[in-house]
Amino acid sequence: MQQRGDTLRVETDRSLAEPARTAVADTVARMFALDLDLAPFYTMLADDPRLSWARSGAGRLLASPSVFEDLVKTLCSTNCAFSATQRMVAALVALGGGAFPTPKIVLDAGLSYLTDTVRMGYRARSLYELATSIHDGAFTTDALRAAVGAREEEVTARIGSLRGFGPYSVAHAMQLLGFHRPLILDSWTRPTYARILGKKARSDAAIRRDFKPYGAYAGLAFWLTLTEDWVAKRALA
DNA sequence: CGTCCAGGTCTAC
DNA sequence: GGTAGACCTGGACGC
Repeated sequence: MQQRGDTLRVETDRSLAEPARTAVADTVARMFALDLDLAPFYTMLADDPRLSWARSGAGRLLASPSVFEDLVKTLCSTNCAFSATQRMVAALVALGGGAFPTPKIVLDAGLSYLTDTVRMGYRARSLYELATSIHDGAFTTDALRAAVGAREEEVTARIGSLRGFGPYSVAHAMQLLGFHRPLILDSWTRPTYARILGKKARSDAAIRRDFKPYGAYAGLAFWLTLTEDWVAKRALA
């Protein structure tokens, strides 16, 4: 994939016929949240001293090809160093033969594969239960997207009911599903935000208060505040 | 070598 | 409703 001006080009290693062609285009569009209209958010930022820079097009969080993949990656980011997250995800991709495994592939591999080979520790049970729920139809993933009209309250409850998904994981997953209100509060975002403010620490309640004015975009505003320097570096590159 | 803990969550009080 | 303790793993760190 590469950007050329205001278009995104997708190249595949072999030519695709319909309906695969459309499927790839749809998937990529979802990954980049191309259907997301951020105009209301940008309007909100017009005179914002800290975030007006974002109006030039920031705020589209890169998602995975599937909701399942986003949920699993989120699960793999809990209570461990980022290097461990990368290692677990790489091991899952190996299971998938170079692509992220489907729920069925995970189930066929079995719980012991997840603990002994992927070395996911106690997270293995959460992944196994998620794969089971999706595979048997108890949990439908695509209906969770904001873009298809899902309701925020309901999606929050659905994801929160999954084993291994607490406040952090739910907020993280919600952002990727197109719900930008919840704040991702974890051991990286908390101290990073405090540092930006020039403080030693700031309570979760205070952080929520700080971003309350952004309403439905509070979580996105929080994330952009934390990652402004990432964007600046890329723009210079 | 042992301890601590990282982009948390669950359970049992 | 709020809060210790346990939980897999593997780097980082102190000794």
